[in-house]
Amino acid sequence: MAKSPYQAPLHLKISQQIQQQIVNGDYPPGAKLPSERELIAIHQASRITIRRAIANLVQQGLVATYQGKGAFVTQQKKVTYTISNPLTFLEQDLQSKGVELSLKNLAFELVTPPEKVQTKLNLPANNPKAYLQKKLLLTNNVVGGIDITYVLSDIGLRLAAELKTSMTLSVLERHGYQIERLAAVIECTNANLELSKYLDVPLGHPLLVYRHTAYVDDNRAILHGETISRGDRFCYAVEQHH
Amino acid sequence: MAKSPYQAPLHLKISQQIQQQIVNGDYPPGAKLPSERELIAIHQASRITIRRAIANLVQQGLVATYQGKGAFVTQQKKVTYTISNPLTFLEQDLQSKGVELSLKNLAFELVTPPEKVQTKLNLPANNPKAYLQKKLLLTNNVVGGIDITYVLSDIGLRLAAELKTSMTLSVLERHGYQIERLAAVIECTNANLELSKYLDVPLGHPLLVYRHTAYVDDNRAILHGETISRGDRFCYAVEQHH
DNA sequence: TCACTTAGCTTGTTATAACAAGTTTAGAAC
DNA sequence: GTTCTAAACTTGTTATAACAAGCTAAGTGA
Repeated sequence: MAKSPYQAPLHLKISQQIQQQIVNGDYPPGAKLPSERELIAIHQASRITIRRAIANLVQQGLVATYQGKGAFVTQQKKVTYTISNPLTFLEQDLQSKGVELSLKNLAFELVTPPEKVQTKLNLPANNPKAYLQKKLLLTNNVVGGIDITYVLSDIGLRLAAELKTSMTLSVLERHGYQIERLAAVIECTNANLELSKYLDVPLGHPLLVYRHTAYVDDNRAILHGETISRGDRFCYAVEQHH
Repeated sequence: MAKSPYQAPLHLKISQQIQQQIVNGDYPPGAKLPSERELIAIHQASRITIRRAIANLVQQGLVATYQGKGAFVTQQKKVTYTISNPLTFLEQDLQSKGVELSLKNLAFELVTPPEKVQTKLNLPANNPKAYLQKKLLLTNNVVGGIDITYVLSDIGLRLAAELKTSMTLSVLERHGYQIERLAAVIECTNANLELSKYLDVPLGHPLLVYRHTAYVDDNRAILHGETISRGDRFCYAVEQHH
């Protein structure tokens, strides 16, 4: 018996058709897509199928939906954070690009960090405490990321006030902590519930994680943290030489 | 009138409950979750709600589903690509970590590249041709990424055979093209239909993009390409110094 | 024993239906 | 005109239902 040919699911066909219209410019960035009701009429499909088609586009980052308002084509414009040698700080880097960076302190407290962080910071086993700070990063007054950093407790205590309003590394440098080396890993995750609330993105939204450890002169780690930013709004630039 | 308290949707409650069980180790990495039918019985919810709950977990990368088989807890283990100065190549870097890298050529043809690539490669306006190559990257015989590169046509023509079996930059170096500078941007996207098929991931899966341009001695660009890898399997390491 | 078929599991797709919860707008009341 | 209200839109949640498609294992027949 002849095998029936592969049939792409209807929701996929529809989402591809809409995607083509977006690419063609029928729906330019910022434009509103037809409402579900209209799409049902246009494509002669049930609501569940239309919703799935739109969900496909949302997952690809092409469209964002707002309850009560509609579905809108997203505009892609990413802020680049240049990872340079020698090291420059996020603030200066963004300022030179005309991006205004501001911070909002969410939490600042003395905690017992997770084991991995204890190891990286080489904390004493009998009293492994460090300051945990969470702050929102706003670029041009829009939430773009969150910074979660553990700092050695004596430093955190001394610089508490300033840490709440400035980027951590800059504050340390200003107070004489010469950062010799910054080891980092860039990876990609998906927003969990907590992050999706902070960053105002749907669950599962792609995020860029810049997980870094800062070392001073004698190879001593003084902080370890993660800068988690919206994958649709940020990227990192690097240069390699021979 | 008192506003009724916020009620999280049922699908969210259920997915969080399952997530907690995963974190607790009730379902270790690789384990199979209860089937939809069982989850319906457990949580007393309709199938559409259970499916949405599982979809939440899939979007967060915690779970993967397979038709006819079930839903399984994913295991996270990422291969790190170290971005180093001076430049080393992917092959050597991975080899030193005990990861076996192999390639599968998908396409190799002379094309007219998109305008952005034309500009980067400084192609002549009257005949803007370049070789487009697509190859799958397999780490330990598992598909991990895809490399899409445009090379200047004379180079592509001359090194065609070798380009199909080795990483592009290594081949160029072996044939005397000294890469002076490699400018790259790391960003995060979501799998579109084409990529989801190649990389065997669901639509919208997070991907890491390493978009790079290679320059030789006199600041002449000789290739521009993207290495797109599965965000759940790869990350990039960078170091910054003072 | 071995190969094949089939029944019964799994997830995937799609329809219909109803209500909840935000947003906008038109209209009524002042 | 201004303000409030309600209707009419929008997307979000959830239930029930049926069939498609992929996988597994039990069982049948040789």
